[in-house]
Amino acid sequence: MALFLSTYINKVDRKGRVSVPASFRATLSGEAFQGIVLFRSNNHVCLEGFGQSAMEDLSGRLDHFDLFSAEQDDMATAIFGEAVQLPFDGDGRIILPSALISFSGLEEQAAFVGLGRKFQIWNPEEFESRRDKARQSVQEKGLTLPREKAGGAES
Amino acid sequence: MALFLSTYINKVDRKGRVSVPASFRATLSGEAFQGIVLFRSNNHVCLEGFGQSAMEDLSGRLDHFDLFSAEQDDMATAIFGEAVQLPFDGDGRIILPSALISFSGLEEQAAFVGLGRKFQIWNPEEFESRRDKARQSVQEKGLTLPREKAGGAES
DNA sequence: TGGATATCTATGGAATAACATGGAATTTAA
DNA sequence: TTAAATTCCATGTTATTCCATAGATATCCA
Repeated sequence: MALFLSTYINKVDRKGRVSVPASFRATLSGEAFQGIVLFRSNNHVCLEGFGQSAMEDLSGRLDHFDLFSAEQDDMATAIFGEAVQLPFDGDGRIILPSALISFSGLEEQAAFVGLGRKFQIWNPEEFESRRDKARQSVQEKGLTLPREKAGGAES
Repeated sequence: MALFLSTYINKVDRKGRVSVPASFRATLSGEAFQGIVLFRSNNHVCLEGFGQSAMEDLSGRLDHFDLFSAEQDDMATAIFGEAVQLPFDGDGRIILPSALISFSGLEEQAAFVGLGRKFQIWNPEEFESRRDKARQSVQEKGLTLPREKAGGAES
């Protein structure tokens, strides 16, 4: 199981503790670092979550920018400068830093939204409207997935 | 056997359990993950089902988008955020989440409709009218199958 | 061909395990 | 010593596994 799928809503206690959905933990079970990496989304009022190794991929993508370019610098600052590494406790929970809680408008509950290679954490109510917009956008724009590769005889 | 074929009607018990038709399970027997992936159809009041590897195809295609682009985000939210991974129990059953049951109007029974690479799950009665319409449409429009590959991209 | 037997499937219920969650206890740092 | 953070434990709920049965299908042998 290598992908983050589906949406789970878990409770945030007053210490900021929250269980990471078991299936997400299963997705990360092969990782060296047992925990997640979180940072603030640049596009939404939510948090972006990755496994440790996915962060290394991200770093690899950034390398395609000129190392001293303004863009590279901005991206690196926005992503790595903000990122927080949160280990699982013995019961599969993490502790959300209060700065991230307030940024993303979390209160009693947190919605973990699987997006394949990454996931997001939302205030459940705000996520509902976000989800509706996403559905709408996909339909209206007629977004479809590009065909596999180019060379490709598709299966 | 690599395709989902034919239609089977099975019972949904009050826990939401339902047997996946044996022939569908046979189609999936080669998959690493023994189970199915389900999400809501965009076009009908039914559920769309795939094997795990089909989801990985999807994920691979999404990788062609910029990781933080609006399009990638919309599609990932609409597809992966909605998807549910359901493992077979020892007897080849899955448990349908109540949200999907109500979305697709399932009650006592579920119709598993094979559509080749994917399948759908319908309320049997609604499927009948759907099937009638599909037949009618094929007849009226004289729809035919395009040849394999041919320059012609289909929809 | 017919009948009997065995196998596979779907289904229901019950036992078991896993998960999320709250609070307390222990450790670490200031 | 106080505050904060981490670990540990207890609990209710949910999900998963196990077992039993009945019907259907396929197989085998006479």
